[in-house]
Amino acid sequence: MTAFSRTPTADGEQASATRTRLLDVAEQLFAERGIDATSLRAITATAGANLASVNYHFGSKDALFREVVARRLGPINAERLRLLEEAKCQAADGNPPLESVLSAFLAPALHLQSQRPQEGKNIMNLMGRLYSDPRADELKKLFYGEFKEVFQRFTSALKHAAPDVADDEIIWRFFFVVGAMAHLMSAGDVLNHASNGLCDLEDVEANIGRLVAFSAAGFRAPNSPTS
Amino acid sequence: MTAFSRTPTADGEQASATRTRLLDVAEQLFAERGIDATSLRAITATAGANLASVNYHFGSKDALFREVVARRLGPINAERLRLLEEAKCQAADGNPPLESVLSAFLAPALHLQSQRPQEGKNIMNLMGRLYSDPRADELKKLFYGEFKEVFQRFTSALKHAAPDVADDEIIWRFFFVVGAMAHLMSAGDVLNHASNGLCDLEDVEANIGRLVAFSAAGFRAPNSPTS
DNA sequence: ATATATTTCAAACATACGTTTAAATGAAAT
DNA sequence: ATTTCATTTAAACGTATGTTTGAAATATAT
Repeated sequence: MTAFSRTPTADGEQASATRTRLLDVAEQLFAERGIDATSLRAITATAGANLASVNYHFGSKDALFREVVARRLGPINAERLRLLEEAKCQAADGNPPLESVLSAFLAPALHLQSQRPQEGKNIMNLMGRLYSDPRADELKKLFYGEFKEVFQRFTSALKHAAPDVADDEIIWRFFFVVGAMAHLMSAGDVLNHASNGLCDLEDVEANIGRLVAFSAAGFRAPNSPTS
Repeated sequence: MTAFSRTPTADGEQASATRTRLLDVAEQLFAERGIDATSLRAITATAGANLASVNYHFGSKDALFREVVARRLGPINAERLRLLEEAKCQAADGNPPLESVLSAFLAPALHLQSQRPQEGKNIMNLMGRLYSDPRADELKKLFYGEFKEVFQRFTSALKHAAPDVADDEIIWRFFFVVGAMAHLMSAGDVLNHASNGLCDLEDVEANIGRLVAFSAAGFRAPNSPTS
């Protein structure tokens, strides 16, 4: 055990300095250029580490990528569940309104942007892209494994918040909200261009408010006749 | 001119048999595995063509990809504009309701799925991913060049259909709709898994109806206080 | 101080890729 | 039949990639 050269991590593992540096750099480059377009040589050079360091610390490029994702995904989903519980406590009957439920889901992901000026956007972009990435099954497992509990808990809360909406329609609409969120995360910058600067992305809280208002109204739509 | 061995195309160019075969196969493999993960060798082998055929007919892999995209994008956007005009004619004052405008935008893209059983889904998946693909600028130009007129015309129609919504809010909400659509296109299959089969993706018209109803209700939300 | 892990390093490896080339093949026109 | 042009083919080229290796360096523990 090298107890002093390594710093503890959430899951009890240890992380050396170069290890976390590799994670940081890889995250940034994956986000900017895409995963395939980012070589290990680019990562290690930027991180000031040796080419072999990635394989030493992570085993493979793919494993590095999975760890990059997992490092962000866990905390976001944990925060989502925490905020949902918080909203339940504040609600009189334990059933928070649609806006609170949706905000608990959306805010933790969209707050990625505000953590750091430019890097945050890139990270958010990367996470948003995961939803439609045709990558190996192992990533999908990781992604949806982490997501499963969140999905079930929020689906349940949404049902209580919108009791008139049919069960399958709840899931459909939740899916639409996730899509709008992922799009905002991964392609939000084009909104700035397309609107000639009219739409400002800097005010994260305002963005969340807009998406919450839009989504809540969508959830309150009457059931479509076919369902 | 080899007038008989080539069949005419919309833009006046000619297309040999292997050329279109390469386009079809490339589209399918790009969609299934991702663009970088699809080699020219895989494409040409599946198409029963020689490895050099892609560079002969298209010049490069990148040019092939651009042509794969352009071949689908043009007709979809043309159909969007056509349906919008049709809706305007049917409206009494030339201002069709939100539902008609949104349906004109969403239906042509989502109908990709119904053209062919499995391939349609893959193509839709590929198109949905374009929005957040960090690929070369040339692709972005192509994509948003084709999209520009559609964006402006639909933004205008949405303003008339939702006169109480602020100008920037119109664009924001249009953006959310695009996100929900792209997500449905690129990740719709996970909806089937997540809902344990409760949500059925086969009925395309029903899917369009659901997304239109959700989006229209979202558009009718009151302006958020910050805007 | 010595021994023992852990980490770093330069170099090489094997491979898969997009692209190019020049000859062979085929069809259309003269 | 001969020429002309478009297409196909097999082979090779150059390069960038992820990974492995074994030695050097560094830190930790006895």
